Amino acid sequence: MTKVVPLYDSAEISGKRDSILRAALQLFTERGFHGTAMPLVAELAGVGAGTIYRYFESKEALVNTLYRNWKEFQITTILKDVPAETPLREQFQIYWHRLVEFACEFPIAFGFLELHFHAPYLDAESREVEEHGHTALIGFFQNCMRQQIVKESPPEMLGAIVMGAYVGLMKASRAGCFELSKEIVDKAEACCWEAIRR
Amino acid sequence: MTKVVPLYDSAEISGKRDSILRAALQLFTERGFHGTAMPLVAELAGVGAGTIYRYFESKEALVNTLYRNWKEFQITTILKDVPAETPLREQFQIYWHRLVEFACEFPIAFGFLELHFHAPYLDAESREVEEHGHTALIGFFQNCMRQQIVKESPPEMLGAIVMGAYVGLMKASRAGCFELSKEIVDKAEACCWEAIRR
DNA sequence: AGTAAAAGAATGAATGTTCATTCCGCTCAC
DNA sequence: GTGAGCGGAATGAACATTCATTCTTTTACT
Repeated sequence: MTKVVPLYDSAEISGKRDSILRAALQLFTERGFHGTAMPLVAELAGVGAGTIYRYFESKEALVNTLYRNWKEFQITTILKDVPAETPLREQFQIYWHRLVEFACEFPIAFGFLELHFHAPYLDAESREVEEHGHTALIGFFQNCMRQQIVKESPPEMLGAIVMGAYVGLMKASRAGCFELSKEIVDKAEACCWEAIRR
Repeated sequence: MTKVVPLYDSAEISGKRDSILRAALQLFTERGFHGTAMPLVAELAGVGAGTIYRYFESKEALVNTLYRNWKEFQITTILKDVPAETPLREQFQIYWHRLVEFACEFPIAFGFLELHFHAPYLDAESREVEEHGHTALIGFFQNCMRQQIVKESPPEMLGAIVMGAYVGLMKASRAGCFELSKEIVDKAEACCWEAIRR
């Protein structure tokens, strides 16, 4: 009466679900949600069109799964392992470099998250994840305010400026305007801090 | 043999073309290019579906016309009437306030230009207009560099940071994060200048 | 262990819908 | 009366999704 260990679990080993997610990430980023046909996703994933619907209820469910997965991954990647007692100026540096690293290591995911930010087909759960990231961001700048090391402004404004600059920088470098060398990244970090510091 | 003055020129007086452009601007901004059905544009414009094709060759032609018109208008609005001899610090202030004014006065057009920036269905002529704006931006920061009043960095990087911060700020305020009071706008301008000044 | 039956996964042609675009009859300014 | 301008039903293509079928893996039984 030996326990039967399944030799084949399609969801984990064959990787069809992952293929679909990978293909969808690329196509949604390149062509947008409405601009991407499901059979095209299937083709790029190397599966039948019907197979997608074994793993995802609908096109919307697919884009939401993708959004949640990557947004959650991004947030935890950025925030992990920074002790609360780290000086805030140093925290800013750490977060900045992690943001840049994320965009460089996962450029398509970065583009995807950017393109689908606040899209009307994102569901309540996706918005909640989005909200969570925003709360963390604002919290950080509130801490900075409390220590009086940044300008006296709404933390939302400081966050918008810094994150806007970050996104602008990543997009420009991806468009080929300049090389994202370590020097440039550090310089940009300094710019952003000087933008908000008291 | 009196010159016949047309009493009725549909393109100029009846305003159907303008209605279509207005409706398309709103819908493309809210729902994206592929997410917007032409009959819906017709309905919102208050014209028959076929009428759109009397004024625009195709959906793509419509979105490109819209993009070009607004981008050109934005660029000339921002750049007009600033004498070359104006101190660059002052020019920066002027351009900043005009950018903000544009986004406040034409929020939907601002969202449209943002959403369709670099979209794959923009044609060569639209890209040229885009390029023209970019050139002007980079030129300004090159001037700043020459006068050594900004950090020694690629002008593209400085431009990306400032424009990114601008877009981030406008989006955040539109999302309801804070009120875009004169005080906030001025403060943000100061932040951006301090980000790049030497 | 070997084999036949059952279960589960995958498929892609078929379905019904929605879309961009066309076309034809109607209206009205002249 | 007539022709330019218009509307909106008609058209064919493209889409998201379904489902009958095939193929693969697991189970049951000898």
